[in-house]
Amino acid sequence: MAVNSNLRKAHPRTDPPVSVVPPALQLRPLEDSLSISLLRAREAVMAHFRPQLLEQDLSEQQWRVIRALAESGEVDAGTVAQNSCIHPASFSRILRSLQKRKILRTTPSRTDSRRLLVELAPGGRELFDKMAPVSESIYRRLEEKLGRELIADTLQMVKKISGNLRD
Amino acid sequence: MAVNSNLRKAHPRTDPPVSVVPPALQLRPLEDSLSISLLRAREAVMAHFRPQLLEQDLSEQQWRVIRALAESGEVDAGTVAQNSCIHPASFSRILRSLQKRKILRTTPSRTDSRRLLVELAPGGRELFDKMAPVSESIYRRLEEKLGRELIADTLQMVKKISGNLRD
DNA sequence: CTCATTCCGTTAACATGTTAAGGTAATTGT
DNA sequence: ACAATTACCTTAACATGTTAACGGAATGAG
Repeated sequence: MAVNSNLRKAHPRTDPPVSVVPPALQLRPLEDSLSISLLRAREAVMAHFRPQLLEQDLSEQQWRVIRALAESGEVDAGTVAQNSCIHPASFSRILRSLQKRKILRTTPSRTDSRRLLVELAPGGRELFDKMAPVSESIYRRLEEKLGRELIADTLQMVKKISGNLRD
Repeated sequence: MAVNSNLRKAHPRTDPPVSVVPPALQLRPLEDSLSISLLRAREAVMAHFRPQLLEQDLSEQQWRVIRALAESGEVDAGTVAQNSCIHPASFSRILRSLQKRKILRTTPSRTDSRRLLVELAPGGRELFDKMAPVSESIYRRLEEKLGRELIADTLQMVKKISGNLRD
């Protein structure tokens, strides 16, 4: 535990505080905070995709759900939430709104009545098919700007981080 | 990871669609999406800091604001928002709530009445001094788990990404 | 000087993030 | 069989993310 190496208790009232560090404790600068740097990078990347999403009146999260379902096919709600990196409570609301828009479709599981199976409705598949190529082209522009190697290396590292912390 | 090995599309009952690509367009798998991978990594990292924040009844964003001000001293609202990676509209609300809690303090600028100068109030400095060492210790535990090198390399790369896209 | 423009911060409105609590269904232990 | 536990999803409540619009204050062009 002993984390506090900054407990330089001032000498009790005797000496000139020549080497006394001012009371303002320091913390790793924001620049070097891993979580914040990841946030900034994600924000910088997403900025390039927002116009397309706005055009289709989709939020980032809704698009993640659509992509996840296009990739997985029909799966239960909890799995979609996990795959699309959305909190189950949030997903519950997103599910309702995308269902109203005929983008998703649900079926209660016959083998386990707790589970709710979710899949893309025809309209959702159509939307995905329309957006996927545009999304890919934006991604390719990013690759040109950043370099394929930087992206690949970053991907590998952040995946390693997620993986190593999953326990 | 997900357990989806159940994507065994049935044969379409007519001909072997040997070279025919099905109408379902493909998109880079979620696993390889840069923005999502960054999101997952950030989530994995932040999970380790949440207990401390919860203990002090601070949100991630509020803590970012406090850190930014501890680092910068008194600056205008817009700069704090940018430094702490928070939308100006969100910052406006956070400012109000942290002011109520005597953590922040504001002064209208005398040279430009549009600007609002923000700084840590004594209570905010106290809170920062209490939390900083704990935060550092959590960070060091992460370093042990992930390796100092992986963190440093990742930091360098995501910074490069943010930098290269800032134009 | 006047007017249009730009800048800074705020507010509104809606979607999402986050925690907690609840309801129903499956599972476990006895 | 029964009760306790766990699992899946939903809802509620509040904070934040995001876009748009607004109002006051500086700036710039005429």
